[in-house]
Amino acid sequence: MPELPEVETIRRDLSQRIIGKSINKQKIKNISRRGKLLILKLPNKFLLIHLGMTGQLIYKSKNQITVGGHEGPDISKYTRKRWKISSGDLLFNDARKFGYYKYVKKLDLSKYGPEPENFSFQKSQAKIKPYLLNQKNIAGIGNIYADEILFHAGIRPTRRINKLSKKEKMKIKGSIKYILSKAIEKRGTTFADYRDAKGERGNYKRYLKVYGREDLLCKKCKLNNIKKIKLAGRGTHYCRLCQN
DNA sequence: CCTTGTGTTCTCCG
DNA sequence: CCGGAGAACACAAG
Repeated sequence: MPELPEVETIRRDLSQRIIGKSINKQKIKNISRRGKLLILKLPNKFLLIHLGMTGQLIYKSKNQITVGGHEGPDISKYTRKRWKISSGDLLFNDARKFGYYKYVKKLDLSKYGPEPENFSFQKSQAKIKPYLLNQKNIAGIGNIYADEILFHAGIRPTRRINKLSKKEKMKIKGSIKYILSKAIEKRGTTFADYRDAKGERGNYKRYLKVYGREDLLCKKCKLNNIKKIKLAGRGTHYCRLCQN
């Protein structure tokens, strides 16, 4: 599921390859990101792309496109949009159709909270995991990295913000930066659908410590199996010994 | 049945 | 009674 590290990986790849090129006869001025939203700046409008749960955004230089199935990263029945770029093609694939693209004249990013580097805790009684998933509180974290961040911080996902000590909040802030930057370094996590702008998988999956590891031995304490619960409707993984 | 990002609706509480 | 926070639900489709 494309979260901040995956979208940032795509942003960087695309920046290198299509800035200055033309899309719909308009030059791409730059490519930025807000949370999980990609923003292509054109001369008099913006192209916004959100990948949702299964979206892929793949750039192929001329004559590099191949036809594949849903594993195949190029053109398939899940290709929802094919933009002609002056030097190739930009493909938007999305099997489950949670993603979208749209053109806007004005950017309205008011529904997004701060990027992780500017994050600070607000007063809240919410549980920490749903709090981190709420894009108004902090932009870019999804289900995988929320679990990984809280494991790294040693905090249970069910803890309430107002019950966290100063020290615990500091720890969480550190873990947010640490986990997200590591994941960017490894070009994101591919669980099933995620591909980078070249159609390749991310490499962070093998560094996951809790997500997708239900009933497997905790990699830290090596004493306890990872527990999976449902929290705010989301699968939530943690270690009962390592997280308090 | 499960999965999740986001938007909407519901409920509770001060 | 109102406003807002937070929880619950709805959506899609493999």
